[in-house]
Amino acid sequence: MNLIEELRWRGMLQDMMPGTEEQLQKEMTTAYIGFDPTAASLHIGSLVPILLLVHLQKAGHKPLALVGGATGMVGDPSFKAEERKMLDDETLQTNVAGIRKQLERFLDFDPAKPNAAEMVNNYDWFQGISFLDFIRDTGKHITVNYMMSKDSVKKRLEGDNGMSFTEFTYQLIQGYDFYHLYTAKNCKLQMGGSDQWGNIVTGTELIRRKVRGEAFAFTCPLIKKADGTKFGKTEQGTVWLDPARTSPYAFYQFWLRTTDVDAESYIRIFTFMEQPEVDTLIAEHRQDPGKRLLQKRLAEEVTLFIHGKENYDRALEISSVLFNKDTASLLLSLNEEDLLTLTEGLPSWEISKADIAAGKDIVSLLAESGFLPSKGEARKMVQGGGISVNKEKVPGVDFIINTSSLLKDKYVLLQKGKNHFLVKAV
RNA sequence: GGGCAGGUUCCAGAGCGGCCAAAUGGGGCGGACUGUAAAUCCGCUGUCUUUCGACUUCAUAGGUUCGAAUCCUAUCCUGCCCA
Repeated sequence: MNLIEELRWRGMLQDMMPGTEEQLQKEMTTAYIGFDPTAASLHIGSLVPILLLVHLQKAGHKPLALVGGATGMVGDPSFKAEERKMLDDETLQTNVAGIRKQLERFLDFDPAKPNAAEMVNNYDWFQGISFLDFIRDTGKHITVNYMMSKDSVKKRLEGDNGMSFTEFTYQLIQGYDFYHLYTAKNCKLQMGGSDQWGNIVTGTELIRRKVRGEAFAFTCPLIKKADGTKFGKTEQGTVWLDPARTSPYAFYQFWLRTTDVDAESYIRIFTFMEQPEVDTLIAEHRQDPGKRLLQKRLAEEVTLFIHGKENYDRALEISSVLFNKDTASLLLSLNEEDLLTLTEGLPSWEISKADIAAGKDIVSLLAESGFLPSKGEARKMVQGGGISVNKEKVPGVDFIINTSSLLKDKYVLLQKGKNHFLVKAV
């Protein structure tokens, strides 16, 4: 199956420039996607671009991952309501390095292979270009009228916040990237999220006008949840790919909590499962959605891909302990080792054993441990019936934690809704 | 540079001298119901405080007033129109 067909059935194709499919069939094609270095780790939102590159490489083509050291300094205004904060040089460099490291895990960079993946950083070529050079050699080729007609820009022009010249320049900078890679690396294809379409097309236009070259592009639809809310956020915030920022357990849980409607499309997009298997699974799931077959498989596949078998197993184990029917008594029956597993997956906090022995009121504990932001908040939560200790609901604000609350003489499991938190007595 | 309209709590958006920590909607969080789903219903949603209450907020700085998000002055920022 060729790349385009593959992506099409997975629902990963939004727009495509004419001739793209032919180009991909004609020869091994080098293609790139840009990653925004807004943080030192990639997050779930970058997963789709990563997967596009992986699919591309699987289909025998050569992926380039561009980390936007230069574009990160400018900020993409596409469809955003307002200008984002500028990052300073140093953070930017740290972020670029962090992202590079992560990407290396998902793509094959083995230089012996003809279609080995490569990393590029647009800061490398932009740092040598002066402003005057740029506006003469590149700005010359694209009219402002053309740039303003982009939907991504229009939104900002119509909005209340205006758009700075810096941001307006963005599409030209990104367009130049494509031009540069086209001439320097024979890169003929750019991919990206559908919000990037405008920027990408500016690139192909630039290539056409500067060197009469032909370049191609396609985009992938932006992932949305069926209810229209943002994908990839939880109450804890962004779901990161870095296990130090989002534990594999939390990562697994994120996918497990996918709604039925979303799960059907996610399983196609975020896993590498083949079409027949996916079809069967979806059919089974519809028979008995209560079993959550789709969600379980989805969470499994994605966690395996990002964090590996060991972490997946652990996440699964933690989940079963925390979410099984009869967990209160199960919790008591756990051995030391199982509890240790829990500790690794959950956020935790340490308190001295003496303090526990003296009796600790629930409200202070919640606030001091940092599980809840303040005592006021903690009190409200307890009063609203939202807090459990060792899986038993806390009856009131005067509830006291003491030695008898300790599991294996060491742990207290706090819970707010579906979120768990571990207090360790030492 | 000139004119006009604005800057309110996470967002949108009321309020236009005391009844304002500030309507309403959205979002978020929690609860009930379920399948760790959706829909629905209920509660919470500035900080601290057991209640009373205290404190800090309505672009910024001053001022008028017993009392200001609301009036005045200056400053900064944004949008629109004119030059």
